[in-house]
Amino acid sequence: MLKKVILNKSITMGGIQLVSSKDVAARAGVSQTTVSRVLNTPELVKKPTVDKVMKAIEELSYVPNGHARSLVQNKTNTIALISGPLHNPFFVDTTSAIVKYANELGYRVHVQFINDEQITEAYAAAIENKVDGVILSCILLDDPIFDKLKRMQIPFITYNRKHKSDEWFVEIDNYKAGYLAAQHVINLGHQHIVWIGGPLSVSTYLHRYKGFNKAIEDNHLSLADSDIFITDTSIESMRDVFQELTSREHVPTAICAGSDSIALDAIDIALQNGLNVPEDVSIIGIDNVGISKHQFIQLTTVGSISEQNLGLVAIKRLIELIENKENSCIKHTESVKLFNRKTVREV
Amino acid sequence: MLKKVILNKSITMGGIQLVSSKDVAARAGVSQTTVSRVLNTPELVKKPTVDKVMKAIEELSYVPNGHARSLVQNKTNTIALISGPLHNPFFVDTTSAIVKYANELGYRVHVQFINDEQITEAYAAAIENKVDGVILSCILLDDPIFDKLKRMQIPFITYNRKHKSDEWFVEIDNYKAGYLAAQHVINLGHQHIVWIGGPLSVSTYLHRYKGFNKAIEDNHLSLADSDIFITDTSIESMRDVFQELTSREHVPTAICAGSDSIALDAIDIALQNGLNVPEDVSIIGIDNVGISKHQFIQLTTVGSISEQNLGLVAIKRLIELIENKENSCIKHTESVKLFNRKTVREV
DNA sequence: CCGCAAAATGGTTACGTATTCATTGGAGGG
DNA sequence: CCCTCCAATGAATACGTAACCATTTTGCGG
Repeated sequence: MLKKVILNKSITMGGIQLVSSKDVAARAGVSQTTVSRVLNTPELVKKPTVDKVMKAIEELSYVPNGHARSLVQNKTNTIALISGPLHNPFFVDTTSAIVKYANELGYRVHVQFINDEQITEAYAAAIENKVDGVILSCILLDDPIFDKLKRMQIPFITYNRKHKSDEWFVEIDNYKAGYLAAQHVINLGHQHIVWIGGPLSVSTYLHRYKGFNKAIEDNHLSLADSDIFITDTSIESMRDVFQELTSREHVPTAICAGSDSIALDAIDIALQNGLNVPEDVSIIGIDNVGISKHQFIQLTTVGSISEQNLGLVAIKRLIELIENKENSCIKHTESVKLFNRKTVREV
Repeated sequence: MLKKVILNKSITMGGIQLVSSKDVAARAGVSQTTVSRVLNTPELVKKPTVDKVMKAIEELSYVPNGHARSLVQNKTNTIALISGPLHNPFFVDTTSAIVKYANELGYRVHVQFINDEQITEAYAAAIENKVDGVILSCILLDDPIFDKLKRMQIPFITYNRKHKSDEWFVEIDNYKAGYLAAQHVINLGHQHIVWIGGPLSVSTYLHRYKGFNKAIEDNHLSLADSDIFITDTSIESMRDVFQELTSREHVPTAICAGSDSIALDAIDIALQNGLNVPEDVSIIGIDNVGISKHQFIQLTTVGSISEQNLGLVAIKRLIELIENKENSCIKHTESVKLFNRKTVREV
């Protein structure tokens, strides 16, 4: 039987300083258990002992190892955020709010910015580290990930989009948003209106489009198939759309965009093509993202009445779930209204 | 001596399914060691065994526990990103690039968006989880954090800003940027120029301001103390600045902003105050953030010649450090040039 | 001054993985 | 047919922490 050799870990090994609670314990002349107590339940430790330990911690510049803690507690204080790309200003607003709020409550957030195709890998990467919860936007109506998440028993919530099962989501009233957007441009006299939206496999775009369509119907306007553009929301597709539009004899007078991001891209390309907004073409978005208020932009749009950030709403609910302050299924839909600014005008 | 009781962990405990490599091993009829080998060095395992194990993994929907792995390997595949707030478009660009690149190389990124005051807590939260590296922007010229990071032996890099020690940074040539910005407005005939920048305890603002000052001197222009605004970069301060400016008898004809973010805020407030840009006042920024190109904005600014994203440059270098492909101290300064757009005009 | 409860502290183990070392089995050469 | 060597697998351990249970110390009433 070999004799066990005890290494003094406070000695630099391989250039990397490893200090564990055992080292602190040795230095302070107490047990590792006591060190742990000093950090977690100091009220159970006599003051002189606390001081000794704190001194040792200071001297060794000890930092507890979160991984070890996560392992034993099966609690990571980490949330995975799977967001859409930041070139979409909607996700700028939500990411900012989510990370800030979670951090304030002591959660680390590890983020991924993905496109729809990458969701499976993203999800795999996310749960490998046994996070306490997952907050995600990029989910399709008919996404197998949803059931996997449910089976995993990890608290999760989708924001902005939802799954066809109609569970665990935070959204705005997308149908009404689409309706209001269309109704607004119709009220201002537009007759030839174009829809530019994202894939209908996404709840957000689908319901907004349906609402848009209903408003067109209710007002007895006609809508040609060629006036519906279902794009992948990339800036290149937007360029293609405008190439198509500007080559027509009658350019439409108004564009309803499926989101503010699409609207902003459309404006950018319109201006590049020499079309002024709103003089030559009116453009309305949906989401009321932060930057839409900028004086340079003044985007007319539809958004949540409360002007609450959807990401913030979602992260609050998620953390309630994690901390068991809430356990019923979350189904949150914000009412919407028009934000009348400068990118739509009367004809 | 008590007999050890073996729990079958594949049974649901407390509503949460815990599956470990031991469970997989039991199910496949092999040892835990073999399961580990199948996942990490499958070439050392006979094919039939690999198949058995993979089948068990599938059936139990086993996911390896990253925390346990990190603990034993002392490698986390995680990077901490301490960024400035996302309402600053510069950090939108960098965060996006950093997270995307790191994810592609298999690193998780946990992010924090902070203001300068919060750096100490942010740093503590970051290293508690023994990350492989830290990438941070919000560092002051004279920040004690810097030495702590060095002592910690964790690879790290600062982007945008640097520490007074002139080590481990990625930046643009801020001095020249300030100079070019000033020179440009001077070339267009402006005589009364105002500087609006952030705190001089930040390398970026300090050097940009110095460059600006030098250009003023070189052109024999005068500069009153009241024409220098050193703000905390908040939108409220910007409002105060404009309150001051518009109350003057002679409103300056040009504003050199310490960053694009400041410039964009300035434009916003200027327009709110009924000042048109550039008709009533010219405004130039520094950074050349992505959104500055937007047709609605067309911000005149100074930025990196290569137009490479600073965050991307930084994360690439950081990962080289982590993977030992690089070990000399990183000191990266990008050359700059003027991006002449629409927010500055001749007088 | 004793005894006993409560406070304070310590010893041991589990968490889930990768690694190190030990063991088994089979192929191939003499 | 035996010995050697290598491929394949397994057993035991370490990583750093919190939790559980055990032990020691303190305080206090009688």
